[in-house]
Amino acid sequence: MNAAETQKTADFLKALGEFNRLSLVYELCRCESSQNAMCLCDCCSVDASVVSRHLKVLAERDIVTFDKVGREKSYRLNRNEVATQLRELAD
Amino acid sequence: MNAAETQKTADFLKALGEFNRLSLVYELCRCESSQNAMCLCDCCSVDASVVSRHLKVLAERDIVTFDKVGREKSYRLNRNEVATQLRELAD
DNA sequence: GCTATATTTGCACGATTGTGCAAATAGGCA
DNA sequence: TGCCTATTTGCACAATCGTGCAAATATAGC
Repeated sequence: MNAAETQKTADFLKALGEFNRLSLVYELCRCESSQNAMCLCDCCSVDASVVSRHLKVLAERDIVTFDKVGREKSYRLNRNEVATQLRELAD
Repeated sequence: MNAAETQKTADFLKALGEFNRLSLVYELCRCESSQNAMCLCDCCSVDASVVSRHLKVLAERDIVTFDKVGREKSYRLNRNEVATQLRELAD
């Protein structure tokens, strides 16, 4: 395992390793359909701007993806990617 | 998933989500036998006190365990615990 | 006892992070 | 066009974090 890969894995785990971000992931996991940011706002009681930033971090690590529908963004959990990464770690 | 569990999981992931700590975990994963802290010091080029603190964090999350042998501590990866936790997450 | 080595702890520092608020941007709709 | 709402961004701040160094602690071996 080289340094770059280790760093990438650490970044992935760090993205999941924060309370509000993990709450967002669980919330997206629970919902079958994708959710926009305002809706996700309710699950963790923080400002909309905070949710926006957390979702950005999760999207950068491919943990969530989104479609733009009009002025909203509709987020969904990248189940396969996340499950695969976690299972690989559990070698 | 309640808040306390979510926090606990986040703490577990955060413990793994730092470059030097993850490097220590990989190093312990590679070695069959357990290793003392000075030996583990070599794998990430930081001060011994830093390694000591990182190992403490990993031990608090049950990611590693150790036996005291004389004045040394012999660390080993808690493979089952870590693998189980990661697989559960990958629900 | 004394010395050498392994580990922890206290302190300080800079860097990063999570957060709220207000302003800016973007795009739907009348 | 103008208004309304979703999202992002800039700014500031407090809190946390990773780090190195030096001192303290613990323990093996003489």
